[in-house]
Amino acid sequence: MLGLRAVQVSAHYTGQMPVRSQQDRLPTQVDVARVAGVSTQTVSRVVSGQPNVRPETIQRVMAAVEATGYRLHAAAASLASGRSRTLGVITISSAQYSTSAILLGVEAAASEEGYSVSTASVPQHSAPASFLGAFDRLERQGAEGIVILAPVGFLAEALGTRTERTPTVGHRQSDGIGADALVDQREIARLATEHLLDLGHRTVWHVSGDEFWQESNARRDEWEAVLRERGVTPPPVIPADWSPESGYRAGRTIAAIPDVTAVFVASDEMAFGVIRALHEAGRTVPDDVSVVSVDDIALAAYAAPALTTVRQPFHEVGRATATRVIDLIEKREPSVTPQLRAELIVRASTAPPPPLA
Amino acid sequence: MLGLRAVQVSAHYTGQMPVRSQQDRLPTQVDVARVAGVSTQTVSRVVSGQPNVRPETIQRVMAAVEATGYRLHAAAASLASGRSRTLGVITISSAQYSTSAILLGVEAAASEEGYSVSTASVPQHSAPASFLGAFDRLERQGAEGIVILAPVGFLAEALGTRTERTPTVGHRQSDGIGADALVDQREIARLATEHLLDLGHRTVWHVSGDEFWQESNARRDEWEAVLRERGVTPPPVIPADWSPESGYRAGRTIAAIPDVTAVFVASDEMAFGVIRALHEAGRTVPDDVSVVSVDDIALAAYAAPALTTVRQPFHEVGRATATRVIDLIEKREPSVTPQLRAELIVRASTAPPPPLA
DNA sequence: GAACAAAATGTTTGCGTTCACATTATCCCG
DNA sequence: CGGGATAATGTGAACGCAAACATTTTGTTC
Repeated sequence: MLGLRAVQVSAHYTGQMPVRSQQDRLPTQVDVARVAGVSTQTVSRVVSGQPNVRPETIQRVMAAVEATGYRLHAAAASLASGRSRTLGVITISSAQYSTSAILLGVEAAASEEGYSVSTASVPQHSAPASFLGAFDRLERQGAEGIVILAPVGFLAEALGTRTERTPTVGHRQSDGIGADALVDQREIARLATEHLLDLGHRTVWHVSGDEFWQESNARRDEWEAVLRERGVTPPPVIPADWSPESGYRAGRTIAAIPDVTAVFVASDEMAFGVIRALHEAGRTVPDDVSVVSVDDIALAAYAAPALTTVRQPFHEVGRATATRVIDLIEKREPSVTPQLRAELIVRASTAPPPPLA
Repeated sequence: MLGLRAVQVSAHYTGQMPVRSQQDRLPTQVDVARVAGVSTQTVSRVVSGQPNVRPETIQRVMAAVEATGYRLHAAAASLASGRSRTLGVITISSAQYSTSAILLGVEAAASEEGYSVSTASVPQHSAPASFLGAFDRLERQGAEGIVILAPVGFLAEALGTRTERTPTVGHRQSDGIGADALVDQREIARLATEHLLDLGHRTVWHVSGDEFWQESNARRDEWEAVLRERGVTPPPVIPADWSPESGYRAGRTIAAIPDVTAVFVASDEMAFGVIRALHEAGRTVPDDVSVVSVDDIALAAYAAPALTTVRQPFHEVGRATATRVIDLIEKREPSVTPQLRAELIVRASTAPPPPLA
């Protein structure tokens, strides 16, 4: 849906908007101050919600604000105060459900805290230099903190000392800081793998996500660990890159292997591809092969068959991430976020293995 | 995929970064000027790429920039010049493929033109007031132009005179301006409906998108028009709201009607729901019922059956939209965008009607 | 109601940059 | 090689606001 037509939204309308002075200059605090009969400083106090202003004065100033149509000039405020209350977000330029959902969460939390967000996207699989470019752009643009929604492992070094100046939050697995705030990737893999094993499958194959993402490795490692715990030697990983296409290719690979009965696919999007490939090869899901994936995207419940998947609370992840950067910016104690838990949603893509296997 | 752990990216690293002065003040043009032995104005000229500076001077200044680690302070520049080179984007807070894809296009075009983008999202089905809030926030934040990725029809009035001050581009159907730039929604509906009719279906049912979106109405109108052209009375519209869930509900409604053989669903996401409901009711797609939808999202090809759909070039739509706002901002002649065309992608969800119908 | 504290308001200054204009260096032509 | 044009650079001032500090008003206490 959603097909745009570029069109200027109704420019002809002259209702009861504040009458601005002849010249096209926007009203400033000086104008408001004059109208309200106070000093600009008082206006500043009122509009920025500072204490110690008489209620009556507040009213008078607000009225003057209305009358003049005044709006705070963020750039000027930023220059004067040294604070921009802006968050930067770096994303990969590919329309993935997870990224957009997290971004929405970031925005929600940011705006609740009075921050605005600027985004910059870099092409997938860019060199670190691209990220640095985006980082610099956002920093120049005044971002006080930066959220990186991209594989960040290989960036840490390149980012170097920049992160001292501007608090930056990514999504690495290692390092202790804030690790309690977000989703445990290993648990995701454990939930998925154990579900399959508990169903009676002898082993579980794995289609991994893009190798540059820390998540991919974490999930692979844990999948492997769970298998070993149960005394089974992990089969080789089938590498993919998060895209449905790569899932499809992985699915073909799997279809070529006769005795596969269970697959842990690292994302729902890839699972669609895997299942398609399996079907084309005459293997039905879940009768012949069970598939469990990760994310619980909006379409997961409407796949055929409906996907059994490990749900990640993306919106909350976004919120928590934003909150964390803001904590860092304002040097306050990290707010304790309740541990965000992944949750196994059992639907129709998993079942006990076929009897003959 | 993508599960974040909030973690400060490597803060310990003291490589060959420029040594900053004792105090933690960021270097300014004054610092650069001192090092380069020129005036701050010259520094300004160099960093903003103005002409009439000797090549040798440029080099000297650039070297000083490197040495000091100077970065342009966008807020200060914005204050002094009255230009922010920032675009604002208002989106609906729901992770739809189309919106994210368009957003990516907006970002790409914006950054090519040297603009940065700030986003603000409002809850779905918000009152106009929410949009105004977002609009004001972005304007205050310095946005010189605004892109609205949301149903804008009912906003035009509320927006009122604001759009004079800040060029705003939405996606209305009506109004002539820029209408040639983007995707013709009626053509989408025509492509879809005629495809079904040409396959031999006697009539085509329609599951519409959210009623607040202009696209929904445009597609409905054209679907109706095409049917009438062919001399068939349009059946009642099955209303939905873009979500897979609403598609599912619509699908159940349809399944309850015996003689339906063809459905034009206003988005791929809804089509997933429709098909699922149909299957549950024992109707197979495309043998019993053909389904054609709109968008060609990444997963469309991996649905079961693969979706026949009308593809919209979202990325290009985003680019064109951004370019249009920038044209407006810079008061230059609208760049001629090649008409963006929707394209029917025939896959497996459509077929001739069953013989007995 | 004097004396003091606290609240409310005002004044000055500077944030980092660009603009408009003034000045100086350089080039070109006769 | 002088002189007029143009290129290259420099010099205030101003952008709109908030920080720091100064001042006035209000409230409170005995």
